[in-house]
Amino acid sequence: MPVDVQSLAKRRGFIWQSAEIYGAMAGFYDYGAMGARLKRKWEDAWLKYFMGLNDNYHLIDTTNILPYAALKASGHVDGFTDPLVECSKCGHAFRADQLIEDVTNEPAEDLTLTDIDEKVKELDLKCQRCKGTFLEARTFNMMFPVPIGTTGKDTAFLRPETAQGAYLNFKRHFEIMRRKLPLGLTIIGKAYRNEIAPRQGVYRMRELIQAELQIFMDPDTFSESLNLEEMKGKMLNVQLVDMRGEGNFKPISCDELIQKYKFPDFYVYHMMKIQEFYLDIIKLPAEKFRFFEKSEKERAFYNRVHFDIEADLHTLGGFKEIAGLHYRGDYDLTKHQEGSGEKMEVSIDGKRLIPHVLELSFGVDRNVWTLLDIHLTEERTGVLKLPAVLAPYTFAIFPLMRKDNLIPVARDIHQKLRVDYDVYYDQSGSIGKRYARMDEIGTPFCITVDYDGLEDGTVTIRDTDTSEQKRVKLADIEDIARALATGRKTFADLE
RNA sequence: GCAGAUGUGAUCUAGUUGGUUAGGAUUAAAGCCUUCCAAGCUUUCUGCCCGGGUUCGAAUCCCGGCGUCUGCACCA
Repeated sequence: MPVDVQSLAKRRGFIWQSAEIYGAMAGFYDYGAMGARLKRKWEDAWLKYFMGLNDNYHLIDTTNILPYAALKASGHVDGFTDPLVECSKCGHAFRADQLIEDVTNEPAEDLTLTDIDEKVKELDLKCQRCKGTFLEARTFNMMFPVPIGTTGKDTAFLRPETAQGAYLNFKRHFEIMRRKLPLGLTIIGKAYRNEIAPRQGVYRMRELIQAELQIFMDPDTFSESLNLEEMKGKMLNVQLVDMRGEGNFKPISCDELIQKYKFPDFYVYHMMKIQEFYLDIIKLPAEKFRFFEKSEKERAFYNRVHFDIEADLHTLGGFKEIAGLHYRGDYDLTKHQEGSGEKMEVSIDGKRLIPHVLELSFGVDRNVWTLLDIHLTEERTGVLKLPAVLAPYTFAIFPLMRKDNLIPVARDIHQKLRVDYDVYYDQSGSIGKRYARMDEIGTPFCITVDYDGLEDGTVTIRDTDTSEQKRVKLADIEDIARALATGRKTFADLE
């Protein structure tokens, strides 16, 4: 029986559509009891790893609503839009640039609204449905507008990316953190995009969670703060633009990417760190992970170097973007300097500069989905083989049977471990059924109190990945739990 | 957003030339049994996406909405 990720995600409490009792809205999702735990664990692992790269990287939290002026300056008010023309008769709206391109066969992407109105007249364009005439062109912005106050005159938007919060706060944090570069600002939070056609589950959402690290740095000296030696001999799974169509990726050494392909060494260093995160912490199989270079056309114009980080997901039919590494130059701070009139220039050792930004941007929902997609196997009745640090529950405690002499011992272990760890207690149904439940939600270790153990003071620990069991001393259980939960020991290390 | 397909308990599904109390499997809960991998037995809970229409009668036909899937378009 094949294991369906989607229905397991619902049935076992991971993730499903928001407001489903009212028929749901496309592009909005809720996390349930297991999903919220899994998401939190992913975020914790992500924070621990990437904040650990430098002492001067800090977690901040900024508003979901941003003023018009900030998003005007960032380019989102103008750039995050599509021009539309609406039929005066049937009210149907069309993409104006496409209507024009269809007739002229010339790119119409950069036309202003006035240009479009002229072109529509000139080419005598009519509604494709009812042949009605078009009203004046207007823009459809992908940002959700938010009216503020009683008059709603102060317009604002839900943020389309968390990154802006870091840029807006850069200057103050530079001061607070004693004027040092690199300075990293991390935000984990919601972003909102009014997608025209959200589809493919959590892959394209209207309300999404981002985990982003914005590193403000001097490109001339940034590398000095990094241990570039770590890149020695390291290979990265890379698909360069000119390698398209030649398989999924090619392992290329960090050295070659820097020397031959001329990517900045600090950029390649962070590629290496990201790969390490996915392979070592998230435990993605190497063949399901790659960096996918975006061509000049595909990437935003302000990105000087842009690779997507992709995972091979069978539920979505192949390699899909789950994160991005963007070298944005000084575009963002320069824009906010122009927009706000606040100086973004800083002075370090007599050198004045507007810091450049290296952005590490992760889609949290996509990453949580990736965990389910990659780690859910069809073994037995479906086993979610999560690393211990990511599992919603780390331990489950069972009495072998619902019997008076077994229950108090199991309860006692539960009480002890739940203080420090996420522990699931279960005594209903057969032992096999209880193991199967834990298999499905990815609890890596099940501790069972049995009759033999009552006599010699032991319990069994079962490894979910293999369903193998080992017998350990009850007196050692807290030490063993600590080692397993932190990942300092694996099941194989147990005697 | 366009076109086509589609929507039945928590999950998966049977049932639609309109006709009795919409059937099954799994899950879940309670109990019995059980000395380790969804065993068995008994009992129990939950359903025709929403709103109109046609009809003596609608899960079934029609219209609209919402959701989902596929293709196209979109993805700063």
